[in-house]
Amino acid sequence: MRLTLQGRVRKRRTISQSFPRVLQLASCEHRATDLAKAKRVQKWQRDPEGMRLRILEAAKQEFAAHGLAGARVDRIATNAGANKRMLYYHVGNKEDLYLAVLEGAYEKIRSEERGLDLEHLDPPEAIERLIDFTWNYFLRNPEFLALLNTENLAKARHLKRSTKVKSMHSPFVEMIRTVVTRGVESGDFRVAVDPVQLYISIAALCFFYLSNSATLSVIFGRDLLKKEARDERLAHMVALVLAALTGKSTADFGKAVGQGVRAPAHQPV
Amino acid sequence: MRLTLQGRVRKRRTISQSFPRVLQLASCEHRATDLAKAKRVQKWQRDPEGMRLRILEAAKQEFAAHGLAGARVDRIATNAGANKRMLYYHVGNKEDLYLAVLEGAYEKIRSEERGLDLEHLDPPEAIERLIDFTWNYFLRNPEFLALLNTENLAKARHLKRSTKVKSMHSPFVEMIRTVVTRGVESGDFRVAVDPVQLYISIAALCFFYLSNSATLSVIFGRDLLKKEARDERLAHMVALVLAALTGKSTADFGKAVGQGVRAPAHQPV
DNA sequence: GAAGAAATTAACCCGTTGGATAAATACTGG
DNA sequence: CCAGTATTTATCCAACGGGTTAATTTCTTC
Repeated sequence: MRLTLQGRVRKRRTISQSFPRVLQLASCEHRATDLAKAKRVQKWQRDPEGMRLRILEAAKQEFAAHGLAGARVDRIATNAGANKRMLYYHVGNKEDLYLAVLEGAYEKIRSEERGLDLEHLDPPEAIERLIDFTWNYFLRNPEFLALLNTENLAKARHLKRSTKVKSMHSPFVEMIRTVVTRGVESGDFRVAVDPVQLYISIAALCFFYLSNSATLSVIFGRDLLKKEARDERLAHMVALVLAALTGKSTADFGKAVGQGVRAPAHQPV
Repeated sequence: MRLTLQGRVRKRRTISQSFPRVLQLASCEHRATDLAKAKRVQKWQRDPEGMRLRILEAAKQEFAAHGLAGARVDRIATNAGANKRMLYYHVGNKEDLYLAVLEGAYEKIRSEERGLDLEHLDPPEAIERLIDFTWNYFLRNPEFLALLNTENLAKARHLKRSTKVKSMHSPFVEMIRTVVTRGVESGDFRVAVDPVQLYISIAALCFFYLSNSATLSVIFGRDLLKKEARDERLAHMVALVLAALTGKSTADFGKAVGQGVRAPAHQPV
C-alpha cells in the first residue's frame, strides 16, 4: 500500500518534473508570426499544430525504437513535452498514434521519391541514381526501416486498414519500367527485367543491410555502419545490379569487388 | 472488486482448463523408451526434456509472432502445455527464454548450412544452390526472420552477450570464397566478387521479400506469397546474381524477366 | 470583459503481466 | 516402503501501462 502509493507518486512526479525541459524538438515553424496585435495573434503557450507535430515525431521515435508493443505512451508524452492526455486529445489512442506515424512515414518517402527525376539520365546512370537514393534515404531515415519491420511483425494489420497508404503509389515502378525499356532500346541493357522485381531487389539490397546491421555486425565482428563499410556496400550494390543489367563489369565493379571489407579467412557468420 | 475477482478467476481457469489439450507440439522422441520395468523407466506424466523442448518451441512461436515486448509469458506456458512456473524452472525468466530461442535459431540454421555441399558443383550451379537453399530455409522458417528483426530492433543487445552465437561461424562465406575463386579460374565468372558482400546480398534478396511480404502485398495489391509469385521471385534472384557474376543472361533470366507478376501499368507502390 | 470554446493539466482507475511463494505430487535410491 | 529430490500446480501480488474523468488555464469572439 505504502509502496504502491509511493510508486505512483514517484511516477507522476517524474512526468511532471521532466515536462518543462522539452521544446528542442521538431518543426515549430510558428513563433515567427507572433506580432501580439492583430486578430490572428499567436504568442502560444498553446500551440496545437506544433504540439501535434511534436507528438507525432516523438511517437515515431518511440515506435521505431521499441516496436508497437514495446512503445510506452508515457514516454511519447514526455518526449513530446506533453501530457499523456494530450496524445488522446490531438491524435487518439496508441494504435491511432501508430497508424498516424506509419502513414506519415509513407507519405514522406513517397514525397521524396517524386522528387527524383530519372527521365533525362541515360539508363545505367538512372539505375545508379535510384540505388543511391534508396540507400541514402534508408540511411537518413532509420526509423522508416524499423517501422516497416514492426508493421510486418503485425502482418500489415494496420496498413490493410489504411486507405490512405494504399492510395499512395510509388512512382518508382513506372520510372523503372520506362528506364528499362529505354535501356533495352538503346542497347545499354540486355534484358527487359520486370520492374516490380527490380524495384524489390534494389530495396532489398539496401534495406536488409541497414535494418540488420546490428546482428550482422556482431556476427561478422566488425562495424558495418562505419563510413568505409557503407561506401563499399553502396559500390557493391550498384555494381551488382548494373552488371546484371548491362552485362558489362562497371569500373566500380572491378574496383570495389574482392577487396575492401575483406574477410580474414576464418570469417564468422 | 467483484469484477476484479472474477477477472482473476477467469484467467486462472482459462490456463488450467486449456492445459490438458496440448501434446500435439514438438519433438517428443521420448515415449518410445517406456517399458515400465527397468531402472530407467519413464512412463511420464512428467517429462522434463520433452517439457523443455515444448517450452522453447512455444516461446519461439510467441516471440516470432509478437516480438520481445509483445510476447506473453502466460501464452508461452499455455501453448507449451505447461504451467507458468515451469518456464522459470526449466529455462529462466522472459529474457532467458528469448535468448535460448535466439541461440537455438542460429544453431539450427548453421547446422543446416553445414549440410550444403557446394564443392563438387560447377560455380554457377553452386551459386544457384546457395540461393535456393537460403530462399527455402527462410520460407520454411519464417520465425527465424521475425526473430532476427526483433533482435535488430533491440540493436542486437542480446546477441552481443551470447558467446555461443558469436562462436557459430557460418560456413557460407568460405564456401562462397572458394566457389568464386574456382569460377574466376574456370572463366565462368568475370570478377572475384567479395564473398561477404555476395553473402549479404543473397540473404538480402531472399530475406527482404519474405520478411516484408505482408506490407509489400498490401502495397502492390496482390499476394506475394502464393506459389507463382514465389517461383517468379526465386527465378529472378538467381537470374540477377548469375547474370552479374557470369556476364551472360541465363535462360532463366531471359524467361522469367519482363513477364509473370507484371504490374498493370499503374502499379501502386 | 464576459461567455464560451480550445487546449492543457493533474489525478487516478483498473486490468494485465512478469515474477514469486509455497504446497502438492511424482519419482528415485536405498 | 521411506526419505529425499525433482517436477508440477495453485494462488498471489506489486508494478506497470493504457486509458479516462474532471478540473484548470488560455485563447477567441462578440
